Amino acid sequence: MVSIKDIAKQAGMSPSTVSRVVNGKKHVNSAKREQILRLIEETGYVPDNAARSMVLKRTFTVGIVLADTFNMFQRQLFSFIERHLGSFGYHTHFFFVKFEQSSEEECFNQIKAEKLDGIIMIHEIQNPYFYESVKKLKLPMITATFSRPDFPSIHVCEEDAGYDAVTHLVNLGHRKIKMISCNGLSSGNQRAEGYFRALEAAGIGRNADKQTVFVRQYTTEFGMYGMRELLLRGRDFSAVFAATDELAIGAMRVLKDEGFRIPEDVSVVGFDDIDISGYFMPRLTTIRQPLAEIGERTAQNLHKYISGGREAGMNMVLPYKLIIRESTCALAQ
Amino acid sequence: MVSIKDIAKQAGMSPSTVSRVVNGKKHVNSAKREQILRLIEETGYVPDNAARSMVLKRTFTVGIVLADTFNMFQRQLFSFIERHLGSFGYHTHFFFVKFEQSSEEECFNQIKAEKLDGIIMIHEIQNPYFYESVKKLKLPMITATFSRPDFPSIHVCEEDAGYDAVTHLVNLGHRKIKMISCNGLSSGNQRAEGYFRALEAAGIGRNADKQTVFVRQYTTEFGMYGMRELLLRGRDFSAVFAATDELAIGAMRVLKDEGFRIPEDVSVVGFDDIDISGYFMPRLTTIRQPLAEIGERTAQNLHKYISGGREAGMNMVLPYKLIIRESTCALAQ
DNA sequence: ATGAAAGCGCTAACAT
DNA sequence: ATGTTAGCGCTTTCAT
Repeated sequence: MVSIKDIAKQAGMSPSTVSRVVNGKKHVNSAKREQILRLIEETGYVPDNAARSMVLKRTFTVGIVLADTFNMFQRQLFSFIERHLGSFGYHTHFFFVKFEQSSEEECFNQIKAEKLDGIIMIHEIQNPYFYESVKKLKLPMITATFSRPDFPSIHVCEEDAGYDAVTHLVNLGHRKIKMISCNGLSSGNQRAEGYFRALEAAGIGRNADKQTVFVRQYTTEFGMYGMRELLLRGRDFSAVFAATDELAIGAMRVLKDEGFRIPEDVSVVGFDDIDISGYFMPRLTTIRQPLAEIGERTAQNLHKYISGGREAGMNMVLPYKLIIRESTCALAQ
Repeated sequence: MVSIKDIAKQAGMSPSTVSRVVNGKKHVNSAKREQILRLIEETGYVPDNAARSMVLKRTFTVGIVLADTFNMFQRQLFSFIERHLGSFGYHTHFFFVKFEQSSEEECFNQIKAEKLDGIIMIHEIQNPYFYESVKKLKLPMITATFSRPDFPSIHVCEEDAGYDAVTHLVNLGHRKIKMISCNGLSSGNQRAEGYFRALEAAGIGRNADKQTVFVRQYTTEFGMYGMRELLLRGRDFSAVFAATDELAIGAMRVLKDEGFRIPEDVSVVGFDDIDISGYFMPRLTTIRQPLAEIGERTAQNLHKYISGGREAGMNMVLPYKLIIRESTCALAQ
């Protein structure tokens, strides 16, 4: 492997000069710069990251905290984030965490052990202690698709989006609207809050115990659990708002198996607009999160934060969009 | 950050001794070993990877080559691989490659520039030159879900699986069976080969031009293209075998939109058994690849290859399974 | 069994 | 503008 010394020797200069050229510093004679550049090209020299890391005290790797379930939404989002992270030269280290106290603690310990440049959370750890500890570490951290005080975050306004989704149902004439959401995640609560606000705006009473069911994970399987629970309570509803497309898909699966037609008997609205939603049968009405942009901004923002300090990593609220497809229709008279 | 010297100083010993303990070497007095271990525990000392890398000449990072489309199947597989890679202490570097000569070359150049410990391919690069070049680099490489001579690989027997999928259709009474597959990927060709073999075994003539359509990518969108092409050629078929679940989903979408009932009018079989397939409407009959196991073996095998040499990284052919669900039924008389 | 010393490839003062 | 030097944290001969 060709090193900086080899280049220096061949050019008849010192390693420092080569280093300056490689790092695009000033104070280098342009003729010499040219020559070195040519040499680098010829030899295929690439600086050794480990050596740079050691002196720069940077590892060029960022951690990504994901839910252990790694659902479709997260996989899609991750894929966008990853592309951009790569373009800034970062490697990735994954932390899969379960919905358990012990797993969250374990995650923190690992994070502490690794020497990361920064960390991206696309899963919301519940324990507040986690966030305080990260803050003490002074480790640049950014949250995507949810927000936490004290950390930059990239997300949409969940509550407003929930409100719009449910208002769409209300405008279609629905009054008996149920919701399936998720426990312990702020997005689950905020989307539910939007749901209640829309209900109230429509003059429909709020009765959380009867109207909503909160499950433990944003997965198709838990969507099925949620729907079964709703069905067990009674069949007097004409619409369901699921906090997530995956929840919606699980719910629709149960509805279908129980003989309901969608949307004729029950309208369903999801949230996220994951890949499959536009192909599903019926195509799912949902709130679209701008995944590509969230991914790009997250990576960009973390990079700025790492290289420019806390102020550089800003908070961003991106626009969402209600996508009306086949899973919702006007309430039959 | 606490370093090996700090530990040594506190223990009143030399860094060498601490290093020996950390790396589990012999020739260390067990009392001293105990003491050092305790100190490490107390201080939370973790060896610096960059420093180790430099002297060991290993980066602890492995590359993963993926299709630029990063479809659902790949995302699922990747997620399994990643977990196991992490458990061996590897970080990850991603290479997204397009179906283009230039992108494949670019990928190779990047791989060469990075100093990786090894590389996992879950996307099949077409240019044979790529594989030769990697061989010359002596970079441990392993392929998953497809195979290449000279490299260890983990996969199922694609051709047999294709044969079984189509034979299932034949047993249901179908004779007019079309196939949608993918160009330039060995899995696409092998699955098609199984399809032809099953047709021939059933005494149905082979006529590739009429029976099959080859698209460019394993995505839902291309599944739609493929189905439209088939429909344009005529509507005299009662079953379709798609080389991939995503292709099948796209195909079903078009079929549905054109007024066909699945499976009453057209039976559909997919391949892979991705997450969504068991929830889709109708639930998709498909060939299940043992994704979790493929992921685990791939990571394990690469690790063995890296640390034990070429012989340690073996070839593995894993069993697949035909999963019969709702998208196929007997041909109406 | 243990320690001293060299060196991995790079960058950043510092000196010129 | 350029070179010299030290040092980042670790492992590994080589002595002892």
